[in-house]
Amino acid sequence: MTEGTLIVITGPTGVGKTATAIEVARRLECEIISADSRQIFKEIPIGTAAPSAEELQAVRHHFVGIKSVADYYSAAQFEQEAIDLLPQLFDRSPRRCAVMCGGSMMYVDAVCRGIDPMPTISPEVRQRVMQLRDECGIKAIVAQLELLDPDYLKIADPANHKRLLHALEVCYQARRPYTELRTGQAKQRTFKIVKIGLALPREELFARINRRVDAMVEAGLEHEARAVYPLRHLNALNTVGFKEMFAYFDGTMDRSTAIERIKKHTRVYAKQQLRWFAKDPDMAWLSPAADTPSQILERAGDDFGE
RNA sequence: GGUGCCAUAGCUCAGUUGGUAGAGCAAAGGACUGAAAAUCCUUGUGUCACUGGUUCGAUUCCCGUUGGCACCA
Repeated sequence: MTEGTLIVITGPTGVGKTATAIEVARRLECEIISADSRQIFKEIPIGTAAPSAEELQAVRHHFVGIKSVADYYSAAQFEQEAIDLLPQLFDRSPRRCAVMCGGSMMYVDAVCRGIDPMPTISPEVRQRVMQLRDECGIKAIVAQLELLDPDYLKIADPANHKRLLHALEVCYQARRPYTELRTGQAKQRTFKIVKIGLALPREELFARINRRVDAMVEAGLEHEARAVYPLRHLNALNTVGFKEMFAYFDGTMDRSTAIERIKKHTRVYAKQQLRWFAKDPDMAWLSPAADTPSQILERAGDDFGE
C-alpha cells in the first residue's frame, strides 16, 4: 500500500538538522527535500544557513536555492511540488525512501497533512483588498467579511490584520466563504511518514544559535544582505538576519546591535518552532548525537535498521 | 578642578505640579490552513542609585555621596 517512506527530520533552527539529514540520506542512499521557506531562495544562502556546496554535493537536495526572492512562493505550492516529486525520489532510491529536512512548520505540515485546496489569489483581487484596506481601513475589511463569511469573524483574531485580509481575498477569489474551504481534514498520503524532531536543552540550543550567527557574520552575511538591500520590501526578505542588517544599513541601528538582535530574534523563532512542534503527536524526539542517524534509521522501520 | 545634565523593570526610556509607577523590546505562555524565519494574542517584572533633611507622607522638593555624560579650565 505504501509507495515509499518519507523520513521527516525537523526541529528548531540551529539544532543540527542539516548534518543529521545528510548522514541519514547518505546511509539510505536517498535524496533530500528541504522544507525551509527561506533556504529555497538562491540569493540568501548565508543568512538562512543553507546547506554548503559540499553538503549539496554529498546528497542530492531539492528546493534549496531554486527561487528568487522576487518570486512568489507559498506553503501550498511547496506541498504540490513536493508531492509530485516524491514518487520519483522513491523510484530512484533502493529502499524507496526520501528524507525531508527543515524547520518551516507550515511547510512540514503541508507535505505531511496537506493544506485545503483554495484558489490562488490573483493580483487583481490582492490589489482590490489592499486598496480597500488603505482607503477605508481595516473596519471595511471586517464589514465585508461580516457579509461574506461571518463564521470566520467568530473565530478570527481581530488584531491579526494579515489573516483578515487573506480571508477576504479568498472569499473574493473563490466566490465562497473562506470558512467553507477550510475543512481541517488531514489528507491521506500514499507513503509512510516517520517524523523525527531534534531537540536540545534550551541553553545549549541558544549557545549554538549565538555561535551560528557569529559564523554567518564571518561568512559574509553583511555582504549578502547588502546585495539584496534594494529588494528589502519583499516578503522573502522579511526574515531574521536580514531585517536587522537592513536597519543597520538604514542607519537606525549600529552593527553590533544588529548582530545581537539577530541572535535574539533567532532565539525567539526557535521557541516558536518548539511550541508548534510540541503539539504534534506524531513526532518522535531525539537529541542530536553521534549515533542519531542510526537511531533514526531504527525508528524508520525494520527494513531500515543497520 | 568648575558648571550643567543624568541615574526608574533584564535592556532602551516615559512619568509622578509630593499620595510607592508604565511603554516598547526581552522573558514566560499561547494561536496559527495558499506571505509562516511571516502575522497575531496573553501575563509578570521594580529597595524609582545611596545617605540625610523638609513633610502626615519623598521615587518626586532640598543638602550631600557615588557613578556616568557634556561643556569649560
